[in-house]
Amino acid sequence: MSQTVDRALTILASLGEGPASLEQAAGRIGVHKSTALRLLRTLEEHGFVHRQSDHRYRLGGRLFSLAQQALEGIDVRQVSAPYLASLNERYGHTVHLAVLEGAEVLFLDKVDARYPSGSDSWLGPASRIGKRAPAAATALGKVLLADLSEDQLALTLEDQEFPARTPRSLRSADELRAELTAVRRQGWSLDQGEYEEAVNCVAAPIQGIDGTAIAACAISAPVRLASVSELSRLLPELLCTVEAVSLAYGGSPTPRWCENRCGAKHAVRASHT
Amino acid sequence: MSQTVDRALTILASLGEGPASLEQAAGRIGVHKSTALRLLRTLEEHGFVHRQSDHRYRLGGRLFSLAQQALEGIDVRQVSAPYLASLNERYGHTVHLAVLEGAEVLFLDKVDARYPSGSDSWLGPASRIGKRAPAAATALGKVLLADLSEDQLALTLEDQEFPARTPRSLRSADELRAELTAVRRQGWSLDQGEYEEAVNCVAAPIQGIDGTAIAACAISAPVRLASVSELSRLLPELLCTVEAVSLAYGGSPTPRWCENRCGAKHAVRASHT
DNA sequence: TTGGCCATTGCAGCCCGTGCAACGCAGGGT
DNA sequence: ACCCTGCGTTGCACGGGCTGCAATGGCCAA
Repeated sequence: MSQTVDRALTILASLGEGPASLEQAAGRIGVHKSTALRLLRTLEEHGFVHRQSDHRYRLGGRLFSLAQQALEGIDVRQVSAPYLASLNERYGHTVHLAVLEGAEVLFLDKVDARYPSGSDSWLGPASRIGKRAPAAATALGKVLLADLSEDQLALTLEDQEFPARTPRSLRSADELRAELTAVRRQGWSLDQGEYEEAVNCVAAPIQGIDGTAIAACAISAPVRLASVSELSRLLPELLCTVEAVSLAYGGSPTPRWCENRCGAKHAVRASHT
Repeated sequence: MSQTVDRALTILASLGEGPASLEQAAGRIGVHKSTALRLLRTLEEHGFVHRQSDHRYRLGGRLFSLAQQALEGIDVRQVSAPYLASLNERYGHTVHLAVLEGAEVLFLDKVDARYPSGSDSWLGPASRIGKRAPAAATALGKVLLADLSEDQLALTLEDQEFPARTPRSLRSADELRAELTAVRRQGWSLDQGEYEEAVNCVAAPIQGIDGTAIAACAISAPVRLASVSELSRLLPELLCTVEAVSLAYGGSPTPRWCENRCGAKHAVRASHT
């Protein structure tokens, strides 16, 4: 929309791939050196890029502080942190917290698996805090999409691709809609190697004051360590956790009374719409 | 330098303080609504801001991923991580890794104290990853400033204030220079409640291939738990650590190097000095 | 239905961003 | 010592695109 800002942001993104000299930076986005210079200077004034002693530009500290500030501002993250840690503590699997952003999920928090991280148990690079992933391909995404109205969903899925990341990936909006219907009914979602072939996930929504899903929580594990049915066995715990977070977030600051009721909690949940 | 980009970045920074409607955002930076709209749209296209369902803007996921990407790209962070963890393991105090950026230190990594975090042992909010702090007021900063040439130092300190954060803060460039002389002689620096009144630190430089300080490592502890002399007792350990990191960092750039020489040729690790 | 509020759009004016070309400077080759 | 190449930086004239006003549209509440 705004050419100048567009270029500045492009140059900023390009620096994410590594430091660059003025000429390189200009080349990467296809503008004249002097143009790139002025953009970089402006970015530098604001601390978004930093000029190192060899005159090359790299991303600056302002980026870190802004990102950090933003993360701190997301209170669902604060609230849920201890619950995620507790889930991780009990079963050792990786736990994720994510929100929906357009047609992608954005990972807000992560507690790494507690088993020794051999190459087989590594969940891939796709789950670092701040990373994003196509919503339709993940348990987290599906549970968040399931909460959208039909209108919102249509808008969100507009122009979306359904690439075959793995053989089990959903390949069309229709497949996704069918899946979402099931997710709505049961209140949680499953990912059987649809995103990373060797990784299974279960996810459930965290609900805000008005009952809409504001975030989602997932347990992920390599198929080698937990089959889908084994993972499903953790469902009651997961549902308890998201319920506790939802309550804690929704107003009542009551900390983990979850454990009292967890035993009684089963997979049956009222469909929320 | 560039008005449009300047405004866009200002608006971005202002969103760091919390979500805002179009009108609020425009008001914060003093431009017309339509102008703010176009800037925000451009930022949104790039994912730096995100529009939530109530039409308000908040910082977007791109910010997180860029920041994360940049953090991963800083290899001194990777290299030193295990050493920092080990230091923390042995004495329980908070350990920091930081670099110099202008007249500020930028915290790259942090291992939190292992003692129960009562209000007395909390180091304050000033040390999160990505946060910055005035270099002259911290042990980390002093040890990094001490490595600059007189010219660089003069340039860096230009227009710098020396606010009295605490009664022991350095109040002028002259005081700082005197301190730096001592730091240079001894090879490490001390912060006796100059930044946070109740916190002491010791810091030492991590040196790159050419012997210049590329980062610094510090041990911090509340005065209640460790007096300056107690902290000084950890100096040998700290110096050992930074030496080990320096060697690990400077000696062999990447461990993969020997396994795959052809590929490594392309991995640009030019000595730009 | 009306009115108010806010996001959004169209548009004319002119500011300011753009790219060219020239300059300064450092490094390396002869 | 010289030149020469490569890169960052500066000055400048042109016109593209940014700006702010005003009008429109959509939503909510009274």
